[in-house]
Amino acid sequence: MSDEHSDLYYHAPFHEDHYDVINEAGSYNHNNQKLPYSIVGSSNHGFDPSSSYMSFTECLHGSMDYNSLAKAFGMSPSSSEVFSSIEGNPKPVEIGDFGGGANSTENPVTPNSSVSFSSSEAGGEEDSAKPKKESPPKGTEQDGGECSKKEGKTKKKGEKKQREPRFAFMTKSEVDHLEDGYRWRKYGQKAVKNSPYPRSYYRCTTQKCTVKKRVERSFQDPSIVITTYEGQHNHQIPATLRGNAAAMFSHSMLTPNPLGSTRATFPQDFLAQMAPHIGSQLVAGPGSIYPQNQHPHHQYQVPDYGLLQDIVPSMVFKQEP
DNA sequence: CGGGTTTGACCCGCGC
DNA sequence: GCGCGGGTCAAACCCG
Repeated sequence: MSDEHSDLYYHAPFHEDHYDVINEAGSYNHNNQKLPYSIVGSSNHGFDPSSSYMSFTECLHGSMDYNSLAKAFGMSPSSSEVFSSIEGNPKPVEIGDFGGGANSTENPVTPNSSVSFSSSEAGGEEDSAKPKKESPPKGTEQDGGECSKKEGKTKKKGEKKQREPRFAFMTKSEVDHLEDGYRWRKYGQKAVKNSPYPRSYYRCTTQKCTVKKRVERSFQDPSIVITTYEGQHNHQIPATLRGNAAAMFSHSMLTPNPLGSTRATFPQDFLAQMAPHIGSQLVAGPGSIYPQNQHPHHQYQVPDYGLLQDIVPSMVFKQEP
């Protein structure tokens, strides 16, 4: 299974302050039960769904080449409204800005919003462009870090904390905190500017695992929840959640990366790892009784390639024999 | 009682 | 320098 998608690499020198954002429709938990939420999204760039939508499954199975992929993504060279605005923004959109101000023009993240991918790769070091800050010295995080915060001001100056890769996706959900198979501990909540909905901060409870995630609701479309994962789990899903496809998939995603730990992964891969229940859906075979684009709750919609290009202009899709 | 949540304080980078 | 906003900490609190 780990090879299920190995034939398709998504190699992209991510732009530092970007995240991977995936919109989809339909989400099921490990038991194939419909969850109270679904990843939503469809392109608003005008391509015909009936002919252009392609399931991630297909992509992952590598049964397509670059062109088909481009087609699937609804290749639109200049369709960059969403993200271009983000990039141009003096204040690069924080994930939290999705569905909001940035795109301004009322382009609420409704089922008609375009799927967007964006990500930030750690290697690049911190985003210099964005006003993000990485918790510096607070130490705690990395194992080893211990300095207790307050006095811990002793941060190593030059040492900039490396930014973990981030990945965000929007889901239509009634609940803010989606069940993704991992155990999270909430460590903070903050009000989001220009939004009546707060942003919650969670940390993986597994020791040594520094994965974090932020959850917030789009203020333009309250039914949309934006989840941002940061970092990658260095462990498997908690035992209680094992024994299911999601766990298996997750495991496969955790196998050593032959290309190095810094290899950019296909957003779906990341998603699969970050949110197994979703990821498993992305790689599940086309066994649904419903056509890919007709399943009432299981509709995959591919991101607009044009947006992708804006985000990761040099991304490369590599297919192996 | 252990583990998770709440919440105000604190820290820090950035823009003005 | 100051205020703003995002991110984190940790004491207090809650709950099974």
